[in-house]
Amino acid sequence: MYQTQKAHLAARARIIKAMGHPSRLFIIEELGRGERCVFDLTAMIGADVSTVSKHLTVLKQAGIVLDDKRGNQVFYRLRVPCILNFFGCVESVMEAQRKEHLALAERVAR
Amino acid sequence: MYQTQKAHLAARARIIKAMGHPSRLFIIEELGRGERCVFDLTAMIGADVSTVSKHLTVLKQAGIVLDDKRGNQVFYRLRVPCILNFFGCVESVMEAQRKEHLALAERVAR
DNA sequence: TGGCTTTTTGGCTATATTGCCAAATAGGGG
DNA sequence: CCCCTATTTGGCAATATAGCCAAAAAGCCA
Repeated sequence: MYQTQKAHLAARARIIKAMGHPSRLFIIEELGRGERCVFDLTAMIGADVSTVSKHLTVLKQAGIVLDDKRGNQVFYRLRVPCILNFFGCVESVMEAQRKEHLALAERVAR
Repeated sequence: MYQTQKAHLAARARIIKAMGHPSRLFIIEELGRGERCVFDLTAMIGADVSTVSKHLTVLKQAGIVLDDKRGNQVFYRLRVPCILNFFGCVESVMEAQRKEHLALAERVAR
């Protein structure tokens, strides 16, 4: 039941896991607006360049982004733009949580 | 640029991270077919019950599943079924990778 | 109550991830 | 060639995650 799908699920998990970090989510969103070089992303995130570079490597190895070296800069872009739709659902989970907390708060208040 | 969104991105990341594990992906898909108790999920996955229980806790804390105790069993179900659509995009990343590997293989063959 | 089933919790080890610094690599332009 | 900028790599410490076992908790039923 699980064993037969395990390899496939592991492949999926690798991709999803690569998105499960605030900085990497930021990068994905930013690349949704167009390609960016490491230097610019680093400035926006405010972490060490090496850290951002490693985040980009994670996204690249997961197949989420592509890199393109031009001169002494490396530009990254999304490989599959639909990644962005992805977030609608995540938001609805967060929305459901907000509603529940509100409902709970009201119940406590009564 | 990033700092202002950081909390929101971290909240998103928590949810996505919770999905980034093969067993948890399996659970999500299985719950897409209907509610399941811990015991049944454990049988399907083939890990220790305590391990599966912990995976379910992760999903629950992320707001992805809800639990419902009936008798001495606990039934889990998806809180937001759209989670399943989610995977279409992940598949397209995998599809893009497959195509690229094929193209690469052809290039090498020539 | 005692025994059985189901689930969660605590504790432990092994492994993975994150982030920084320092150093290496690579490209461009005097 | 040397210097400057951009990026990656190596290494390290701190923290987080995953999985198992053993034990606790909770419900049912006789």
